[in-house]
Amino acid sequence: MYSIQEVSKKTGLSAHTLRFYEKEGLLCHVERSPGGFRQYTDEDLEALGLICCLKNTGMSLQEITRFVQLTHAGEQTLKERVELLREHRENMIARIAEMQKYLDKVTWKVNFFSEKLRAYEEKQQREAQ
Amino acid sequence: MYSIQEVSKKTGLSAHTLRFYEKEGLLCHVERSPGGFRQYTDEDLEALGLICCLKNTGMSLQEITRFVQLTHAGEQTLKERVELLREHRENMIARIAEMQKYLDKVTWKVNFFSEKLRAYEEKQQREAQ
DNA sequence: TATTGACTTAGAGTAAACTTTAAGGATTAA
DNA sequence: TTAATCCTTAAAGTTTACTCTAAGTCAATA
Repeated sequence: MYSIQEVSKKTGLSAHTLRFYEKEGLLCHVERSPGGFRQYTDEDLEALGLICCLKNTGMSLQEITRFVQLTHAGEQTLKERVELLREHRENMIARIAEMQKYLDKVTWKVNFFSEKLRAYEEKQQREAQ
Repeated sequence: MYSIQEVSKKTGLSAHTLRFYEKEGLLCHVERSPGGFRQYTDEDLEALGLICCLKNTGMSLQEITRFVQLTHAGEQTLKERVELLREHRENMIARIAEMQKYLDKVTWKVNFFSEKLRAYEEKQQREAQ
């Protein structure tokens, strides 16, 4: 059992954000202590892990909420969930490919400017003599 | 020479956004026709290509503006520009690695749910008989 | 017991990057 | 010439995902 602060540290999400996620239906059924404090389980942490994974790869909170709700709706939503994840996976692959393409461009630029810089510094050297 | 609409089509940025970028100092010195219409050159398109590359890999417009301003300031900013690009390149590499890690996780999830779905559908089949 | 830390609701504020609107006038291509 | 495109300024609106505040109460830890 983890307090909201512990979970905040583990996930990197603020306590505010954790409560916000719960209110929005991203994370459901968080247990409470007799006094009403949230007590997160390892399962909750796992769920949060998936939420962060989807979020950090470009899925909107709205879509994540949809996915979570489907999960709670039971087996008959398995097909839709698989489709949803598959599609997201395709997007991720496309995104990685795009990033790779951009990386090549930036690498080229870095080399280009580095060479220019080298030439410039050499010129400075000569002029200083 | 391209009109704002042509550039909009080529870059995928709206005419509004192109004017907005110009106002913000992201793209400077766009030529004008005698009547005052913007006339983009191939160089402008190239500059826009770099802007989109940086933007789509997570650089903020503010940082991009800074880079563009440095470029206009001449050779003595070469070092800073190289540093800026190098750092961005490191971020990109880290981001791609992170995405790859998340992709593994999502792939695992897809397979896991696919298997569950297969089992579920088999069960449905049996029950239908 | 004293001091943190947690709880609630409800709403306001923030940041980025656009996007839209409005109003009126000028230019360009067919 | 006429329809389509472009220009300007200035400001308001949009979206997402938080982030913060307030006010008052309650719980947990040393």
